[in-house]
Amino acid sequence: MPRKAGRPPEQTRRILLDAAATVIRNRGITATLDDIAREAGVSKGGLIYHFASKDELILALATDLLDAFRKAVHAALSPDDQTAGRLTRAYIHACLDPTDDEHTIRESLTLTAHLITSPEVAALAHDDARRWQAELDADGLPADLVTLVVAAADGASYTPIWGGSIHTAAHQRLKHQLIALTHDPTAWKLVGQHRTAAPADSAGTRMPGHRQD
Amino acid sequence: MPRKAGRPPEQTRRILLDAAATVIRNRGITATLDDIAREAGVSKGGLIYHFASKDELILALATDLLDAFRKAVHAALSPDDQTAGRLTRAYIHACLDPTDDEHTIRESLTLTAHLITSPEVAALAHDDARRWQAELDADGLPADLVTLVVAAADGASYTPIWGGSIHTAAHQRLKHQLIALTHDPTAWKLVGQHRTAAPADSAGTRMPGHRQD
DNA sequence: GAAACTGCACCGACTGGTCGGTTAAGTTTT
DNA sequence: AAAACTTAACCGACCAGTCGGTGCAGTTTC
Repeated sequence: MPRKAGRPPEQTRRILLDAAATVIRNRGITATLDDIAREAGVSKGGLIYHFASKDELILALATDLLDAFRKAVHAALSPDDQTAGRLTRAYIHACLDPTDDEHTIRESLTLTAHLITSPEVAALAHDDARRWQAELDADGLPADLVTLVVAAADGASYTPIWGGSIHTAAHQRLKHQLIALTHDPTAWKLVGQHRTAAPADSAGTRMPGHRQD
Repeated sequence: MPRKAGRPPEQTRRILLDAAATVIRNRGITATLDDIAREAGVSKGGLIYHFASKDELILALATDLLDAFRKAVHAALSPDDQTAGRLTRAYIHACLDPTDDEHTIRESLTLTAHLITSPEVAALAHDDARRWQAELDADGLPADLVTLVVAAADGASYTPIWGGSIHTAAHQRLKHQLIALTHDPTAWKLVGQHRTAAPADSAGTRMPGHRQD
């Protein structure tokens, strides 16, 4: 039964995590505990009270990031879409939907990049990736299609690192095209698979009930 | 009229850059100049003689990395392929071909990720990305196709970060499928584009003369 | 040809400052 | 009162960059 002094500890931890994210995305992983504490409006001692070490803070931050993305995907799940590939579509949206905070993607990417240094964090990321793999595999789409679509969504979401933006018309078109692919896998003629040829105009067959696109 | 004593400086710089890449991919961007110098078999003073500061070393390293990738792509250019999309295909190969050193991709990615911290390096990366954009745009393929294919190649090449591997059968299949797409853009029914429908069996129309796939 | 000289490449001890983490002394809430 | 929380001062380790110096290759002068 935790007592409270001033602010509830959960809230302080949240503030500290957000501050850490902000500072690290600006100053890199070499950002000081002092910097982070200052950004959070807390003393370094206070920070250490909540996160015993910098490593622990980083680990918590990584967990938080992975969690946030998972939540974003689930928030993007369209309730009235029950067809195969609905999770994949949500994944695409989470990767490529323009957010209100236009820096969010770039920030979390820079962060993620730095986080990989630590073995524990890397292990965390690997576990998370395996979980996505399993979940997306069970989404009812051809495996090779999922590989392509997810790779494209991932790759596109990284573009802010290279100075690009997700808000581009080109990227939004890419998003719609990827989603269209998940709705009609036959639009993509899989190489090296033995299938009867699909009618040429099947691309026009869009599924109803999915998000605004 | 430069005199020579000891080793030619170019060679030492090369050794130092390689050592820096090795150490940084293992210990992260926080790797010590001492660490790097030791790895190179050179004293710290010697290192500083060639690279005035750590930042300068990192910048040189980034330039080197970008250069190496560009060279890899040009090395992957098939000489007897003059059809549209040949640069894009080379790009795909550079991203997804298994190399002899199976760690190379993961290493350079970790490195790249760290490098983004520095503004100068970021500017370098952005310029490089713009250059790729321009070159790939002039490759004779539909713009949206290039966006998709390059995003997928990029995204797939990042998988080692998430604990995956490029050597997977799935990824090699993806590679072949991406290349097939560049050979026959009509295999991919572009969404939101007004085109006359292509014959359904056009997927079978493969161009001759391209690499073993 | 050999002594004197020049300058490049490199060395490693040292330093000034930085940063992760500790501690003792509070303050606030229950 | 006592747990929960916060703080400022402090410590010790570490590290980027400095600096005086060494050795060697080639040049000049005699």
